Amino acid sequence: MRADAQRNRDRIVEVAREVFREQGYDASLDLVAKQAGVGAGTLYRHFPTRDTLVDAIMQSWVDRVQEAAEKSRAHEGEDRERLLDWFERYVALISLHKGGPAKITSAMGVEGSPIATKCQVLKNASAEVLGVLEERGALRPDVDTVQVCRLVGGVATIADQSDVDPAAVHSMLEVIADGLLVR
Amino acid sequence: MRADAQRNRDRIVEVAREVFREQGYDASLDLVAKQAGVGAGTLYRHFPTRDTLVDAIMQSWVDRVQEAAEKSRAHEGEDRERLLDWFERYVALISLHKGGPAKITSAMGVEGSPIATKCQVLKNASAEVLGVLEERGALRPDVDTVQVCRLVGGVATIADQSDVDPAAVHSMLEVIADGLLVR
DNA sequence: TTGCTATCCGGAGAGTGTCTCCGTATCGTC
DNA sequence: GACGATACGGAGACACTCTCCGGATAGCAA
Repeated sequence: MRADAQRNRDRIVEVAREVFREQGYDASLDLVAKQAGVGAGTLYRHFPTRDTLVDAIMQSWVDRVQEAAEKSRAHEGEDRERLLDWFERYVALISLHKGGPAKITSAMGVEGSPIATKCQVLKNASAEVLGVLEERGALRPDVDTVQVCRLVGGVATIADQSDVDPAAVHSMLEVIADGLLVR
Repeated sequence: MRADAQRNRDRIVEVAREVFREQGYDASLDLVAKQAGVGAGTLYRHFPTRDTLVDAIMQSWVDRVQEAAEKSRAHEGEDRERLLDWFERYVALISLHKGGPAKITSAMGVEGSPIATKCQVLKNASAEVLGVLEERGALRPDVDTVQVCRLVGGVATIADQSDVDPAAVHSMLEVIADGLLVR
């Protein structure tokens, strides 16, 4: 890639991250192009669809996911608290941008999605945390990772779309945790 | 209201119901107007926003909700099956139109929403079903109706946005049910 | 440094959707 | 039949997406 092309690409991603954080994933792409000081054509050449741009933005986010899973695995305390800790982190991670929960959770388990790699990162992280609980025999036998991601993602989606009280979110996550753990 | 106005209004609702069923709630309103044989102005005069039109469409749907709740209350069997029966009906009811689950669940508990009346109908129906279980002491003490609607609505939203297997949906509803029932 | 070409840029503009405005038509009443 | 009140409709302003192509430029070779 030519140096100027790389420069423009980086600049677009940087601006888009800011604009999307402020206005959500539905923000005008022409606005992103304008703020980045490039023409619309340049933006669309680098990122043919909105999703490919979103994917590029999320690159740095992957590291955070790994880190969060690591912390949850190392979490001291009861199984229930450990699981809830991960759920909270999971919701926070996918809720960084408005519209994120819906976008990510919808793509979960759908192959060929432009953000499939990001979903995979989340699934793997979740599987790690769930794996620890499973080893300890704390989890019900038929628990599927994707399903858990969808359940928690569903809560995050609703919370994202209407402003739900954090305490209410926690309480919903508790219901899911209790439904997953052996009694 | 003048007779011709009433005629046009009815016609718009009728056409919109069909178009929305086929194309989802994002369908072009100008298309609806055209298919209804009226100008865009006429449509927007009767329904200033998309939501007010959606609200009008859902009028007949209210009856179905009442009926479904009645059936679930009369459901023979264990508490868990009774609850799951309602969850399944609930998901089906809000998933009649593409985009419905997100729209309805987002508005749940948000006052002033254009579809608040529809949410209330759903909440009341859910409260009735949950009330029966509560009387029997089958429910955990701190269960909130809106929260349950959000949890189940979250599952429906995800299922609606990516094509999730009905069996997987059922399984997620089981997790929620188990999280809500006393153990 | 100069010249050449593959590569990239920018923005005009077509296509589509939302929503408003206002001249015109129709209804319902007297 | 006449006359307000009410409703209609579609042109058009505005916003967003995405494409196309003439022009600019980077990077390389001599």
